[in-house]
Amino acid sequence: MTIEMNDNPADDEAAARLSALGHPTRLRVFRTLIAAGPDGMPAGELAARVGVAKNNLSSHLNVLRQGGLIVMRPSGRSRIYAVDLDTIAATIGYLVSDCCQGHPEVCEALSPGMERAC
Amino acid sequence: MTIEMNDNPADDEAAARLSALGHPTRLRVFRTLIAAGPDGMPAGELAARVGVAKNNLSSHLNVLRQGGLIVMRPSGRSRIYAVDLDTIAATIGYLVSDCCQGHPEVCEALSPGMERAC
DNA sequence: TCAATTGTTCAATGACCATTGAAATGAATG
DNA sequence: CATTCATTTCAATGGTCATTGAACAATTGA
Repeated sequence: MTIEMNDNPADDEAAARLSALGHPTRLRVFRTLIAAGPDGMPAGELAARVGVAKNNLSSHLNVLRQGGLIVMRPSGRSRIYAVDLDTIAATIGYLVSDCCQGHPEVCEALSPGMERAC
Repeated sequence: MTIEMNDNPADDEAAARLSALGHPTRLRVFRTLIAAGPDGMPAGELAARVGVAKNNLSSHLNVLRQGGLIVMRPSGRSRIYAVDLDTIAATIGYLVSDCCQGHPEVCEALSPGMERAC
């Protein structure tokens, strides 16, 4: 009879990040920033590209930032946002972790998707 | 002056999948199924392991299934759920796609997280 | 200093979501 | 055929989230 853990902090953290990405606007923001690379992009340009109101974008950026998925640095009167690569790597890792202890075929099946991307 | 696309079906689809994973209970369910491998696991055992009411689990399973992240097959009076590997691979791929056209350092930064998992 | 630019915060609204208990389905067993 | 078992569906509840307009900083340049 094993003890039941029905509350795991690591799950909550990873779920919060995935939930942050689980919104059309935020996903577009994130992918736009991924494509922009480490230099990032100011909020205004981001709003124009994604096609969303500035105040609305601002709250979405806060969600992504609180999840640790993006970082911000001020530059003049702009604020430049960029992806945090470590966080997204860790999140993906957590999502599929434990898939290879006993079931290596799972990770093999995942490879094509990754190769297509990178 | 480029045309603004502020509604992309691909984004909506991927966001729906990430949103499905962006809930602590559903994330635990998904990872439990990943660990279970292709054979999957009946709903009852899943409910016991994750520590959630059966009717509640049922609705969460529906969300994951509508996102295409898991599949179900009946077996006797049980219903056995298992992960759909193609979907999760495609979702991860979409998440980080376009990161290497001009910014290969992004994908290089992602690799360690994947290796840790697999 | 005045005004324009760049973003954020706030409050309010409506919409969506998770959870619960009770009832219902559907398959196996006696 | 009635019963048990495994799971789902339903309705109702409270809670959280996205969006909008208006007001508020903070920075730059005339």
